[in-house]
This record gives sequence, structure tokens and C-alpha cells, in this order.
Amino acid sequence: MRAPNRLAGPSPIMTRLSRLAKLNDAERAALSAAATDRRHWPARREIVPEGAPIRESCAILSGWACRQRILHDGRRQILNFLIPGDLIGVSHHGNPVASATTLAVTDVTTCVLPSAPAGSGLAEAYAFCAALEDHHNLAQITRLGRLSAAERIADWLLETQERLLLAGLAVGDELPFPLTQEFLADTLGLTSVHVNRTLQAMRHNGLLASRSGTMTLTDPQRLREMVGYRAPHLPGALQDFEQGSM
Amino acid sequence: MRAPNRLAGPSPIMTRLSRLAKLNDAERAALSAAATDRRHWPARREIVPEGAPIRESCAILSGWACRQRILHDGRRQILNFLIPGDLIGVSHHGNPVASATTLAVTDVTTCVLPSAPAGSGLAEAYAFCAALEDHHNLAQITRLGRLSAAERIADWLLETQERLLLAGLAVGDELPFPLTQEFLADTLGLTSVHVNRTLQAMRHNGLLASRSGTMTLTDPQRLREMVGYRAPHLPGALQDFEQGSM
DNA sequence: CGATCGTTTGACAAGGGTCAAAATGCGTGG
DNA sequence: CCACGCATTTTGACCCTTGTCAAACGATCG
Repeated sequence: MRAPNRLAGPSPIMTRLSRLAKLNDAERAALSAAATDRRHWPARREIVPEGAPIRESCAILSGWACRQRILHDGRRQILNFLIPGDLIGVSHHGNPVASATTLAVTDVTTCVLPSAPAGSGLAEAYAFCAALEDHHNLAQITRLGRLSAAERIADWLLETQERLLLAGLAVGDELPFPLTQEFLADTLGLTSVHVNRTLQAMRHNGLLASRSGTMTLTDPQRLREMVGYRAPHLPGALQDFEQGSM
Repeated sequence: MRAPNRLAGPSPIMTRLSRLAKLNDAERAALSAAATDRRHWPARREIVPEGAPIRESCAILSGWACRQRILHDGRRQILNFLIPGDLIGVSHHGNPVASATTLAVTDVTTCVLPSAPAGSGLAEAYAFCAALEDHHNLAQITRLGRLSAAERIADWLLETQERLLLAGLAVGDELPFPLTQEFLADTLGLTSVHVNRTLQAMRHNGLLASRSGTMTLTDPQRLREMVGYRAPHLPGALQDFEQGSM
């Protein structure tokens, strides 16, 4: 299926999880059923406070959230964003506790995840989600430790595009983009002033374009060259849907 | 048991895993047996190359290793260090692939981990190790994104002390320290020159002292205040052994 | 006793931060 | 449709932390 990605299709969790592992009909039905019982969070509301015990795993159905830490003196670091299809609170040991605050960035809808017996396709999908998240954490460490401001932005945008495509939420190089420059700054270890200036420079260089709510990667190839971008390892035949714009 | 930490005691994996979860005699025996079949790696040797398929999980028995990524232009980011008692390659999904290169920093000894049936104490210990690693990754993101050079060093030293104490490898505020300043720099997103100058300043301020192979936290309290240090959440009654030096 | 690796120092450059204000955009209510 | 208020983006001037380059110094090892 090399068909163009569409936005109206099946729900992002369904799209994403069934791309990450083979799900049988019962599992797909269980997912659909779970997605019926929704929970709504207005923008800026805490979804999970840091340190809270974790009882159940959830998925994001719509909207963007982020996981963040606030330092003793008020500085903030955003660890990552959660987009539709992402999971919250998957863990494998007893007594799990939230290691960061999860915050709704836009209005957000979540649902509780169906439990997955060991060995099932769902369990595999959940495990793969966790592995992907880990991969993104390592990428974030590398970004913050060793990339310049422009490189951080380029690298982060490419990764975010990848994730949006995986969930069927982006078309080619045009990404839905609900973040303020301050969110980006707190993600990339910069100030919003500097993010602003760097974005401007990248626009002038023909790398990016943005309208409210949308970011377009005008020259994804050059963005990739800037940072030597490598996609994360996904299961087998998956790689092809990513190529939207080569 | 509030007895002072000693270095000669049981092996670091045994110490650490049995602090992280309740292990029965059979499990402890299995661990001891596994630790018999050792593998040796000279300093600077790659233990696991990035992208390699992961067949089995290992533990570090002695020496320090690190996980690192090399960028297209040669820049290096060290993601974390592995000290005795740490695990390598624990994962929960099929087809796992190493997401970073694991490199021996000093001479290193490893062994293959005994498999752990779901629900066993060992499985719980392994899962807790993974959770701790995840916690440290998030701490690393925060360090790199929002702390100054001196704060990064302080925060990293406190975390490393915590980890060494957990494995029974440190006494109070005196840490074994086999790293060059360049390793520290590549960990903390700095240059070795700047690490050098910052360490000097911290020594002059009475925060640190170092002889070859050892780093002493001269004023851990002030170090903690510098960064608002919070220890990670460990299982129940564990917290007490950490307090070596209040 | 060289060779080599690691630490230290100096002089200088630059990327990014800070502070403050202006401009722009946008939702709300009149 | 306009006006207002608030959030976000943009700009400018200036400063500081950290990086760069290069050399000197020190220790360790065959």
C-alpha cells in the first residue's frame, strides 16, 4: 500500500499500533471498543502529575500533550510530546510512578488501553511503542548535547514528521503544528527568542514554511543532510510508507 | 541493615538486583552461576555496535562502559555509563536492535543474564533496572536542556554517586572515577576545556576534590542545592542506604 | 628517556541568552 | 463589524557562557 497518507482514515492509535505489530480482529475490536470510553482534557491541564502512581495505561486519541519537568527555580524542560496514537504510562514493573508531569498542550482526548496478554500482538505493539519512545529519548539526548540550534530544530522536525506519518496524521511534508515557539524552546533547550530567530533564518533559506497550525518542510532533503538524519528501526516492511516525499 | 557500605562484599549485580526486588535463593544461585561464565573486554573495545541485533541480555560485572552515538561529522554524544551491576540489552519486543554503541571505557567483564520467567523476582528486578535507566535518560535530557555547565556536573555526579551506592561501589562521598574529562565533556554536552575550567572552579569553591581514579564530593549538600536534586523513586525501604553522608 | 595521553592555560571568537519594547494575530464581547 | 485584551511573534542592543585553537605542562609506560 503505497497510497498517499490521508487524514480522514482510521483512528491514529489503530493506524499506528497495527503498523507496529500484527493485530488480529479481536485485538482490533478491543482497541476500537476501548476508544469508545473517552476522557477529555482542556489545554494546559495536567493529565498525570509527576510522582503519581500509575494504575492503567492510556492512549492519546486526539490533540497533543507533553511530558515535562519543572526545575526548582522554575526552568522547564519538555521531555517529549505525545501525539494521537501515543501511549501513556506503559510499564513493566510493580509500583510504577510517573517520572514526569504529563500536560495537555492542546485539548486532548484519551482512552484507557485494553490489557494485553503476554505474547499477544497487542503486547508486541505496546512493547514496540515503548522501544520507540526510548529511541526518541536517546535522540533527544543527542540533540541537546551536540547539535546547534538550527540542527536541533531540523532534527526534531524530521523526527516529528516521522511520528506523525506513522500515525497517519501528516500528508507528505506538511505537518499539523499546534506548538508555540516557547514550547519548542523548552523542548530544544533554547530560549523562545532564539528559536524565533533561528526559524526565521531557516525560512529565509528555504528550509521551512509555516502558517498558523501548520509547518511545512520545504526542503526535507537538505534538512536531513544538515543532521545526517537516520530513521529509527521499524518492523520489516514498514519503511515504505515513510517515504512520502523523496 | 544500616551498616556502612563496603566494597569487598558481594558482587555488584547481586547487591543491586537484590536491592531492587526480592530474590529467592534459587534466583540468587542462578545469578551467581551466570556470573561464573565471564567475558572480558579491553578498554576502548566495542561491546555492542549500534544497529546490532540483540540476542541476549548481559550484566556488567566489573569496569565501566558507556553507550554512545557518533554523528555524521564525528561529534560524539555519550548517552550514559554502565557500571558494575548494570544490565545491557534488556528489551521486551521481538526483533530488538541496539539503539546505540556500547563501548568499554575501562577493561570490562560481563556475563549473560539468567532468563527470568514472567512474575519472578528476577523479572521484577530486570524491569526495575529498565525503569531506572529510563529515569536516568529523562534526567539526562533535563541536564542537557536546562542546566549550566557547573549544574550539569553537580547533577551528574550526584546521580552517579547514587548509582554507585546502589551497587555497593562507593563509600560515602568518595566515588571511584575512571573517566577522563573528555568523556565527561561528551556526556554533558560540553568541551573538555570547559569541563576542565568548571571542575577547577568547583574545586576552588570546596565542592569537589579529585585524585587520580577518585572523585570526592566535598560538599554534597551544596551540590544538591545547586540543582534541587531529587533522588529517583526506589522500592520501599530502600531509601535509607543512600544517606551515606547527611 | 622519548612517546603518548591527559590536564591545564591563554587569547580570542561566537553562539545563544537577557531584557525590554514593539508589532502582530486572534478570540471575545459589544 | 469594530474595539479591546491577551497571547504570541518579532526586533534591537547588549552581555555572558561556552567553544576554538594552540601551546605548555605533567604523568605514565615501555
